[in-house]
Amino acid sequence: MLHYLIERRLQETVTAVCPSADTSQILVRPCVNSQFGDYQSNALMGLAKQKKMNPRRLAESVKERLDVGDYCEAVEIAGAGFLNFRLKNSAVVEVLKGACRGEHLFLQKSGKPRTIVIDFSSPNVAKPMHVGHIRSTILGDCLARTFRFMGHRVITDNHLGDWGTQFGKLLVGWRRHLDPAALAADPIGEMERLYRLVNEACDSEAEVLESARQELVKLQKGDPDNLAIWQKMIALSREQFDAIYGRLGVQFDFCLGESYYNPRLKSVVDQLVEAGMARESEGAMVVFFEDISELKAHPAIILKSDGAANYTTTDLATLLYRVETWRPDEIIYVTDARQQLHFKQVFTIFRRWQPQARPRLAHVWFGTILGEDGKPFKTRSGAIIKLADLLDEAEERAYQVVTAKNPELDEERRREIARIVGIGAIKYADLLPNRQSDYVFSWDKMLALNGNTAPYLLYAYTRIRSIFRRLSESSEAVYQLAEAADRPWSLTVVEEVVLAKHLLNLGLVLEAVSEEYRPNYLCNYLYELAGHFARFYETCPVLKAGGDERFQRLALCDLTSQVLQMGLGILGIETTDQM
RNA sequence: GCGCUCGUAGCUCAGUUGGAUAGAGCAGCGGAUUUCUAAUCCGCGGGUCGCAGGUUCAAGUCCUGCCGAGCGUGCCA
Repeated sequence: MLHYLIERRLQETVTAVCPSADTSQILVRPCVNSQFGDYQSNALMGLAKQKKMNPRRLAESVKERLDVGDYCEAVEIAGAGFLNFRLKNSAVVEVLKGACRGEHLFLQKSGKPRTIVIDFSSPNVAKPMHVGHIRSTILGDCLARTFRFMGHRVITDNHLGDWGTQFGKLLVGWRRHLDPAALAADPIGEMERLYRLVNEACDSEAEVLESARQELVKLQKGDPDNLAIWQKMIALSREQFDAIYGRLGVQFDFCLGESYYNPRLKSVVDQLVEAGMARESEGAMVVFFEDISELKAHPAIILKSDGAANYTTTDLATLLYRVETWRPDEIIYVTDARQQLHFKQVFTIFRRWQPQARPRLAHVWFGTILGEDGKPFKTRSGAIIKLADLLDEAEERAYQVVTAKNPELDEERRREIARIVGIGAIKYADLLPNRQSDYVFSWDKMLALNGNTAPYLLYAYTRIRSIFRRLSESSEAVYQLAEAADRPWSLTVVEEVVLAKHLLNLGLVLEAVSEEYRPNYLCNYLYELAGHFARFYETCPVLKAGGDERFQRLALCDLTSQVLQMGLGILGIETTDQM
């Protein structure tokens, strides 16, 4: 929190010294090495270069006029022109006391709330959700929580795959081979079976293929029977999707599938043709990008030679709808890396088609989940892993661990802990790596109790809760967080200071997460926080301390647990008081 | 062929405007416990950041070339 104030003062001072400087580049960051101080600014070296000034001399003149004495010890110039800031303990204590009084939790909400649409998850009707959907779902949900927490208006929209040629085959299967009992027991399993059955038959029997084509045409023309079956398939699929979203704690404001945009597709094609952006080529309507080297070799088809639109057209119609309906400042698509070319095409077409449209368009892409063999994650027999099975296994494995560690808890309690730990471990393992890299899925690593894992963070939280449980059981249960603000603080032990200062950086980290769409920054911040807490916990007795020191340490524990719980909450991970 | 992304410790991965001595965890070795939950903490060893050039006061980070991997590349999404 103090970093904002230092940064603002520094920017003001730089403006005074060098009025033409771009202060948005004048940033203050945590020191890479604590021996230099708490925060540093490297920006003066860049500015000096830009303005052809001597960097040391610029740093000197800025330092002379810079007044941060209420927050910092003397500012130091180091090396080629680094500015180093070391916080005053009194300033750190004041911020902590503000948090004790409930004035803030180490961050400021955005002064300029934006409307942000996030498109994520997007499973296909009549197919099970599988590992391929978890990154989009977990990452998208986490970004939605982050932006909401920062004070923005967020609209989440699940763009279901509820339309397409597969429904011809599904309709044939439904009409000829449906097993109602199987459908009742496991709707998606049965629909998947029907699809496979017909799909295979299509390869060998021309009649089946022809029937599928006819059923699809009937559906597209609005045949009531086929429409009813199609709607039934969607409803059944959504029930199963919702069960999984329920387990993951993921919610959507809207669930407007591809079919929702069917009535709008023709208009999109017509407009692009009228605007001269699309033309006929090899029987299809195509947009070319002659002037963009990256896309020159990759024209986009917006109308197939059979007269049907494809996903580029649907995405354009969807984009226009969102812009017109919600007037967002930003639209974020969370999909895997393989769709990069597609979104470059869609965004490029949209910019040309709707040059006045203002939203920032972001494709937030992520890498593949690999098995231990380095190939895309599958079962041993090579089958796709269903998300429901994956969650079951996570909970079961976590249950085994909890039972081994804490057999005296009753079973219901152990199941509840296992649910939180298991689901949390899956989510954390997914959010921890840089989203752009592929990562290797490992049960042992994500459920490990040491290292950068959900169980480690959750354990840190339970240790704090345990202190407060002891406190409430004791006769000295006189602690109130707000009261800690009225007592003198000393912060004499280095572990206390390090923990306290780390708490202050939460806002900085959340800003980085939202600017770059990278929750792994928050994961690492929380891991470091848990580590600082563990060292504090080892060296600083809390309940055994007395007087003001006891109050101060209880408050540090309290605030740390709040930040842990809130941070994990932003990652979509629940906490538990016991493990 | 072209395009995108990547190549960091034995393994799995971090690495915020280019910034100070490149960091974690695991694995290995050695310590700490009559515990506020040791599901923890501390210490040690381990690196030519794929290779070669270039830009810069400063490059894991930016540019060029090469080697290697994954993905994409006109009628799936």
